[in-house]
Formats: sequence, C-alpha cells, structure tokens
Amino acid sequence: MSAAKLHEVTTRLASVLRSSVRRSATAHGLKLVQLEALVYLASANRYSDMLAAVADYLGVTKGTVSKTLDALAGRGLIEKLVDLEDARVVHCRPTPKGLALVADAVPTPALSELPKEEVEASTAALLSLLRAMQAARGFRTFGECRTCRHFQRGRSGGVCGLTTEPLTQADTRRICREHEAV
Amino acid sequence: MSAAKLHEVTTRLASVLRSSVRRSATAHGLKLVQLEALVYLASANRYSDMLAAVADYLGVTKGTVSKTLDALAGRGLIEKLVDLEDARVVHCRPTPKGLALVADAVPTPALSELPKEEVEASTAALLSLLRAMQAARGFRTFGECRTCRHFQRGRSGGVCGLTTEPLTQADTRRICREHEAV
DNA sequence: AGTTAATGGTTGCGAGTCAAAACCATTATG
DNA sequence: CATAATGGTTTTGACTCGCAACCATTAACT
Repeated sequence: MSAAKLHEVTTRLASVLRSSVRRSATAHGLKLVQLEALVYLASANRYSDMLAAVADYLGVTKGTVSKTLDALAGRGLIEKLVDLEDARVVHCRPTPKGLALVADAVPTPALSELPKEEVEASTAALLSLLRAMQAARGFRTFGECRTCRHFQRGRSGGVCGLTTEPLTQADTRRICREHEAV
Repeated sequence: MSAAKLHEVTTRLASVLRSSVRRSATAHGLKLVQLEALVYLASANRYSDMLAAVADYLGVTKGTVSKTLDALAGRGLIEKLVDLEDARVVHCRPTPKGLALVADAVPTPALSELPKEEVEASTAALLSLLRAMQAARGFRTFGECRTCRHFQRGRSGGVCGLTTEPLTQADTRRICREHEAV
C-alpha cells in the first residue's frame, strides 16, 4: 500500500468516472467539457459563474471555455449577463432547460447502493486526498461558503469577509472560487 | 455525507487530477490521451497491450486510439508488433524512450507527503469505490493477475486459468484486461 | 492625474479528439 | 464453408485544446 498504488487507483477511478460522464454527455448531445461546465455553473455562486472561474475549475484554457460557453448559450442551456458593476465580467447562469438537463444527466451513480458507512469513509478519504492535491499544485479549493475561512455566520445566512457582502442561506451552499479552507 | 456528496468529491478529484496530468503531458509535448495511453501500455501485460484494450481502458473509441497510437509510434515512443498467432492483433510496446518519458511524466504527486495510515485508508476506500463503479457500469476491472480469479499461483509465477499459459513473477504484476475480481 | 499593469473575454490557428459508420482482414462458430 | 465475431484502419464533421495575439475595463502606482 504505497503512495504509488494510491495514485494508480486514483487515476483509474478518474478514468472510469470520465468515461461514464462522457457517455452521459453524449446521450444528451453535449461534449464532455460542455456538460462539466454546465454542471459547475449549476452550483456556482455569483462570484464564480464567470468564464475565468470555469477555466480555473476545469483546468482548461480561456479560449476553450469561451467557445464552450458559446455553444451552451447557443443551445439555450445558459444565458450570459454582463455584470452591472464591472463591465468586464460576464455571468453565466443556467436556464431552466439547462438545470433540467443537469438533473437528468448527473449519473446518480452506483454509489447509492453502497453501505452508508462505506460512503462516509470514502468521502472522508477522498476529501483529504483532494485537499492535499489542491494544496500541492496550487489549485483553488472551490468549496462552499459555509466551509470557508472568509465566511462569517449570521442570523439568516452570513457575510463574506472578502467581499463584505451578505450571503443568503442558499448562497452558503454554492461553490465559490475564492474559497479557502480554514 | 450523502452519495451525492461523494459523487461531487469524486468528480472534483478527477478534474484536478486530469488537469495536472494534462499539464504534464503538455510539458512533454504530448496530448492528454497520448500520455494516458502510453502510461497504460507501460504496465499492460501481453494480453492487454493492443488497441482494443487501450480503448476499453480509456473509454474512447477505436478510431481515436488508432490515431493516438500512430502518433506515439511516429515519435518513437512505442513500437507496433503484429501477433505471431493471431495476425489481427497488434501489440504496442513502449520503447526505452517511451518508458523514460513515462517515468519522468508520472507526477509522483503530493500523495507521498500524506501520513502512512491515511494513504492506506484512502487506498482501501477508493478501491472499493472503484470496484462498485466498475461493476455497476459494466467496465472491465483491469487488475493485476495476482488478484484475478483466473490466476493459479505456482512456484515461480503461476498460470492464467483463462489462457492456460504460464506467467512469470513480473507478469503477475501487470495489468490485464481479462481481469476479474474474486 | 496618467501611464502602466492586471484582469476578463474574444478570436484565430493548427494539431488533435471524438463518435459514428463504413470498411478490410483474420479468426471463431455453426 | 458460410456466417458471425473480433481487431484495426479510415473518413467525416463538429469540437477541444494550447498558444498567442488582441480588445476593453478596472486597478495600481509613482
């Protein structure tokens, strides 16, 4: 049980997962990256639903993301909205049609058949593995606000210490690109 | 800690991993899929170093693999050898140059800095997760001979119960596409 | 202020991925 | 011996990918 073995298992898991997501994407007439971007946008908060965030999250270049989002917008799965305060940024929000596709395409995989204890053990193991890899390679952690060091809990929701803006309960369950683990 | 959360963590891990492998591939002048195919071939046994096996393993189509292997062969990273008994199959074996590239490109990631107990726990959890996903989606398991139900241990190495051919010690450490967990 | 960065996006290029389908050769099955 | 199954190659069209050039907007700095 060496680190090499762990690496091998991890890459294999990633490969199997990617194949099945690709299948799902194809079945819905999308490319793999298009579905991944759409799924991400469906759970990104308002600081994180822009092109640069998608590029960071998926680890692909801005150029690819630009065309990918164009394709999604062309199919009516997302809509692009220019930010009111910063005219450079374009917020991409899934349309109802896009959200429906996400709900249908996300595999709800074989995981639900695993025993509960095993699910918890796997999740914990993966999470610590993920954090280690992100830290070592300078990736953003992309977590939810409620687990972020900038988050200040309040009566209904809270406040982001970075932007000093209020967050609703729903906000705190979304993925943020500025997330930093405590 | 639901199955959905586990799925989310898994996909995120896969995404981070893929980005960093892509980076490594690019640094060596290869595409992601090309590096993945080369890494696979470096540890595949003689029943599993053919085009169809690569396609199964990576979850891409035969057409893509055909061109990918052509590209690798064109750079002198693998060599293609037609099977002596079955003229249809083409064995693809990494050249010394190809093996050197694999050794250099495989990340040896941040995992080595994790505590030993954590590595073992993560590996076990991931392995059972991987088996569950492969079983649920009809993927081949692609394991080593020594963990295969067809493997019959012998004095030096063993015998594959499926092909009835003898296997050396080294053979039993390689990846086989006919692998089936016990 | 006013130049200089830094950031967010778009566009174009060339190589290559990808699914699907048609196709050929070889081996297995009846 | 015909038919199927398997292993590979090739073609087509849409799209990805990295790279780099480019524009617009905002931030930083003497």
